[in-house]
Amino acid sequence: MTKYATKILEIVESSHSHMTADQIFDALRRTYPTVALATVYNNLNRLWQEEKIHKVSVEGMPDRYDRVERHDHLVCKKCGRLLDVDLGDLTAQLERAAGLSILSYDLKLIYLCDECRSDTEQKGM
Amino acid sequence: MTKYATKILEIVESSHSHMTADQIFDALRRTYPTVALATVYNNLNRLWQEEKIHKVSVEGMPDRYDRVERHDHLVCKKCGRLLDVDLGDLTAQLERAAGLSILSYDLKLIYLCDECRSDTEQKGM
DNA sequence: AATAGAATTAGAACAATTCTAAAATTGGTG
DNA sequence: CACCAATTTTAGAATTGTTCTAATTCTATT
Repeated sequence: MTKYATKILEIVESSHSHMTADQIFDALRRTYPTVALATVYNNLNRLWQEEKIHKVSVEGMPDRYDRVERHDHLVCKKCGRLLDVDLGDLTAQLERAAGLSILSYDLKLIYLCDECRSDTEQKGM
Repeated sequence: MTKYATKILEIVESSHSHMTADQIFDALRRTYPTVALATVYNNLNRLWQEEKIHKVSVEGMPDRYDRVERHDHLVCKKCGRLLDVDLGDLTAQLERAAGLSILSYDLKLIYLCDECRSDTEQKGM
């Protein structure tokens, strides 16, 4: 673990805000002002392969990074906002229902966040 | 619905293979050899907004398109291969567990496809 | 046939990410 | 410490997937 990898892991784990590579780059530059964006991508990929961080993908948006402890997500259908939610470990149930063994799963609950809901109501939709 | 939109919808619905925009472009060109890629993106976006097709996003891969009837997915952790699986409609359970109301959900079971599993075993992993 | 509105086109532009090759850093070993 | 090899970082170019733009074509209506 190099100093950059260490700090990047720290940033990803301490922020629960699902940052993009670019946001992590900005945050990292506050500590190491000369770091290159490629270093961020290198280390994010390495940490991801080593399963030290998670990647969250929502259609049409840049990948976001997340701590690795199991939990699920709420995704706003309108604005893509991402929030944590934890429904507990459903692996056993899912395996039973699917009739095969899985490594893990990725569960996103699609909803309308408060902000988007009030936008929608305003416009009488 | 224009002729392109109609044909694109037909391609997406008839193939259960989760095609990328590019693959849909190729397929469409077999019927309309002069069609432009932008037309494919325009129509895919339109159909998606009208909720006539689904978009499936896996980290690091181009978006893939899918029929809209509810079903879940198996995603191979190694190669990203996507297969359909249907665990039934879990909306009610998930809402109960999460304590809020949702529009829908996106469930991916992560596994190793047969091919990747035998690769893995060969290398003694 | 004239017109307006929508759809399509080609290609440029853009954003996110990966690649490349060179330079810097790190960790042993003699 | 001095050397070497391996790893990491760097800057910038390249690639990929997608969107944008403005001109053109198509369609439907008068």
